[in-house]
Amino acid sequence: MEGVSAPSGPFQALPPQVDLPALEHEVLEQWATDKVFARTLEGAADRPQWVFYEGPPTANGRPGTHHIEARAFKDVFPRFKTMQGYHVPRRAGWDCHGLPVEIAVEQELGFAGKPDIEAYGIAEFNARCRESVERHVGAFAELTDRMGYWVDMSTAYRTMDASYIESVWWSLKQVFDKGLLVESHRVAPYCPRCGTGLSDHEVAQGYETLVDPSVYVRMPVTTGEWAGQADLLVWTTTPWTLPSNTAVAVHPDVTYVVARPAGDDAGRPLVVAEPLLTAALGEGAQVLARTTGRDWERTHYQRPFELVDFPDDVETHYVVLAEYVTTEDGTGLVHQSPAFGADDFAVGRAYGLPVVNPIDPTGHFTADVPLVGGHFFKAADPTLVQDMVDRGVLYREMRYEHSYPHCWRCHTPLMYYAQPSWYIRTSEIKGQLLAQNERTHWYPENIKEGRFGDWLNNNVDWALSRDRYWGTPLPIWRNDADPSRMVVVGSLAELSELTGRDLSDLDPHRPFIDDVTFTVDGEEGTYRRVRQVIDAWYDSGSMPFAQWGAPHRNKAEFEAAYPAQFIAEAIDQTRGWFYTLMAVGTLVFEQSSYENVLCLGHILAEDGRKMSKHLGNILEPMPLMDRHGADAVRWFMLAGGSPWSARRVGHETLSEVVRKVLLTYWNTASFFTLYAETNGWDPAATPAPPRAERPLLDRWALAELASVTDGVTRALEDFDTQTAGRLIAEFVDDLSNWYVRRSRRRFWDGDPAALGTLHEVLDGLTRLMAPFTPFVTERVWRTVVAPGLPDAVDSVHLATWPTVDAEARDDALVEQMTLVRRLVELGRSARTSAKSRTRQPLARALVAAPGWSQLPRDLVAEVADELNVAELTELAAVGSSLVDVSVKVDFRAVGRRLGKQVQAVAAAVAATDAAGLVADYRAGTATVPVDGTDVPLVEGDLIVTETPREGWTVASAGGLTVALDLTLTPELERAGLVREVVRLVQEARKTTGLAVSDRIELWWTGEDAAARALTEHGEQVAAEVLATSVHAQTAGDGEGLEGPAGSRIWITRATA
RNA sequence: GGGCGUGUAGCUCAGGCGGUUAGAGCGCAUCCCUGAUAAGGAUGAGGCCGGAGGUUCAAGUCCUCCCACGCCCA
Repeated sequence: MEGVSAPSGPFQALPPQVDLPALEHEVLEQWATDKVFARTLEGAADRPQWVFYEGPPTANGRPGTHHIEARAFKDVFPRFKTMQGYHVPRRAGWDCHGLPVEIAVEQELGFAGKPDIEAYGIAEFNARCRESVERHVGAFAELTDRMGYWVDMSTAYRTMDASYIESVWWSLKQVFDKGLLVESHRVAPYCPRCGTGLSDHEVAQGYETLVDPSVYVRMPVTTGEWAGQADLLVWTTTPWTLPSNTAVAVHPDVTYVVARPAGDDAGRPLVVAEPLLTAALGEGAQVLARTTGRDWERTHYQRPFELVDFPDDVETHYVVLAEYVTTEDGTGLVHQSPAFGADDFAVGRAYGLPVVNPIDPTGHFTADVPLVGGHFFKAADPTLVQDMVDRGVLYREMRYEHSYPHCWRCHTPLMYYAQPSWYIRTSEIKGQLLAQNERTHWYPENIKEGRFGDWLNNNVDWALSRDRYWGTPLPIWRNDADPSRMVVVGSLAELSELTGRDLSDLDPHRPFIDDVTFTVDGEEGTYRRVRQVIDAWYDSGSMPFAQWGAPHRNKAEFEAAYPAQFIAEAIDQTRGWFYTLMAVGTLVFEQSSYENVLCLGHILAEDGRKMSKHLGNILEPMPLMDRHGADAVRWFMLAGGSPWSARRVGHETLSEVVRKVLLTYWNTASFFTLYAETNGWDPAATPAPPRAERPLLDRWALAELASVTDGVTRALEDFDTQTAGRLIAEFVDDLSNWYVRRSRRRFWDGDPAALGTLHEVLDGLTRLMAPFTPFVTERVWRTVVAPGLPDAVDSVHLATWPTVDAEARDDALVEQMTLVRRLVELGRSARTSAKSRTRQPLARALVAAPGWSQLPRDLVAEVADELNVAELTELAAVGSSLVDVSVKVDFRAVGRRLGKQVQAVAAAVAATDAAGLVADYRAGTATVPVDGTDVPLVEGDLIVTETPREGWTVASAGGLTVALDLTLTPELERAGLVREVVRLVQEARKTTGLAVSDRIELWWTGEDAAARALTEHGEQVAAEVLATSVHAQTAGDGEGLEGPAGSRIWITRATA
């Protein structure tokens, strides 16, 4: 463009080519320099607050592409709400504690378990954990910044900070004071060799196939109707748990039978579930009685082994009811040993059964147990089985192959083992949780009653404590002389008071906190902290207050920002953060912490599987953004498919986003600036005329913008980025491929109506897109939108959300344009089927379409011009004798009105003469005979398709018809020739690198039709191609271009 | 084993309240248009809408069962 002198306006041309990732880095620098994010917050400080909580990512391991998903949603709505005029503070947070961090550090240090950690030193170990967290936080911060997620990381909360821990302590004290924090036993997977419990995650890694004995044991009934006359038949694959058998569970609603196996007339009959009768006792068993499980409750039996002492003061060894009992395998009677099974434990607790455990923490039976004392637990199986055989209590023994959890480190089979543990009795507040859930808006809705509702309905107490190191220490101090005396500490200040020394600067982590002890006047003994730390999920569930250090600090700020209007995470958080956030809020404040929650599906690799190192299908997030741009990745996450479905991400999909959405948008903006600059357009000096005076096409673009603005706003209010994105993408396409294409000439001419309209539309569109694609819209705002606005803010993210321009909205016009575009499609289709090039002008076309007669002349002209046809005539005007009519019913309309009669009406319509019926139909008097009565047809009941009889090329669809007259006159042929020459010259201009405004000289040679055409239309050609002079029948320099009909063309740039 | 979700063209995905020729984009083939475009348009090949029953005048859509995959829980 250099060297072209043009009138100067405020716009500078944007290049049509753009490197989006490079642009994004420039924009990032600009944001940093101009402190744009901070200004969006400062400027809104006095506005109504819209509260968003950032769920802290666990800072162990590097961030993956799936982290972009949740972070895109966490960004788009705050941006939207900010533009709408809310104050949306956004504070980042990091989840720092927990077993994953410990395991990562253990692996770094090559540790094999807790003894290694203890030997290394807890202080040193925790220091390594802290260091690991800080390292990983850096990687997350980098990702956050690069993707344009605006969240304040300078004030990020960290769950390992002392102020955070103090808030968590405070909340636990509230829970304790309500009597909901209690110590109890917990049955958990446990490795007897390593002496440590395993997390679920660890257990999942260690399943191995194992062959266990499968034994059916007789337990004689000792009370009730069948006392001494029947045996319970109990199945188990863990004989080693039988010495501690405490009860037998049956399902309350299953039918149980007392039956005698075929051919066994002497032995006592057996009790089994009816559905398992054949499986357990074989064919032909004789059924003596039949009753439901409920009726067996509290029937006592004789236990299989007398090796272990049970307390005398509680009843044991009777039948209990349990819903979890199935009739899939075994006998439908399940042996209960509360020390070794989570279900057993829960059932036992409901019945007040004791937890009897003859096995020590190393996995061996204690020495005082007869028969198997000192045996490793599984090694005791054969001895126990043989003993039962000898005593005749074993009904049957088989081998059973199944997958069983093993320690992933040492491959020892795990025990489910009761360990003392601290619980929050969330089951006590189940009703409150359900009520809070009822008030919560879930997106998608089905989570509320489905996955999450089920989880709440089956709520079990929260096992809060962990026998680990790197976590928030459980703030319970217990008197070593009287363990029933406990003090729960709510802050370091309280602890200082209790100990009488200033502990305000103490690191509240282990091991330092473990050394803090105190005494209470008048009491014996010393208060020492219990050794456990707490579940890291409780940390994150406390973030609404703990991020402020509340209530010790910032109490007012916390209260003003509780609860949140909005949170968003992936679906795996249903039982994670979504639950803990609601549970902690309800426990402490009797109110859930959030009102709206968006629950996202997972991001999968291109092959539809989870991304994993093992499969080698990982897409690293940073390289992905540097290849396609963060805007493209964000757009995909927000608008590429349903947010709550699992979605596949890949390079193809992303480059499609770039081409279809981002570059189309960019090019429209670039096109605008090209002609705004070339023509020196200045809206202040030459504003667009009032809307009513602008061409229909301009008014259409503005009407579409109004309608899209309305739709996008509504969709985002409903947290529906997919619909919003679809509306935007369609509008971008319409704008580029219809409005701009149809308006090109007016832009070349610098028409202020066209330039003004496009500027207005780009303004609105850029604001609508800003929350989705903050980078490219920022650049367009600064270089395309702002220069044309008086007093424009310097960032689109400081701009206001567009309101719907009610005056511009024109749904009738939108509808008419839709008709125009459909007719154009049909015309093109007809052209193609006749192999008639659009470049060849035709004399006329016929059109049949509902609403055609009301179409404004300007829009008719659009169709004619687009199809390159001189004249368009309504088909009806040709005369019905030349037209075929076909007709069918609109099932939707008729079906809704007449129900099942619709089929008969359709048949009757088909049987009636179409031409006559259509004439009556248009006069409003049409009826068809159905079952002897005449059924009237009203407007909208029929789809009428009219086609000319012959001599035309026709395309029709959906009641619309376009027919082309292909007759070519010499005049039309010459007009076609001229179009051909113009196109050739334009092509040549482009390929030789001429600027759009460069003038040229043109030479041509040709004979006959070509000569005549170029002579006749010389001026038109010159005007089209910006030729200052045309040298007819004169060869230029060189080869020139081969034109149509034997002509030849030469061009050179005109010297000014 | 249970709960929830998903299954539509080779690929990625749309398909308010059920309405009779199931759509779009990518990719492929042929052609067209083009002085913003990495674009646009037309035609074609490519679909038992996971399978089987059922409800209905009418089912991709509603119901039941089954299959596959995913997530969560056992």
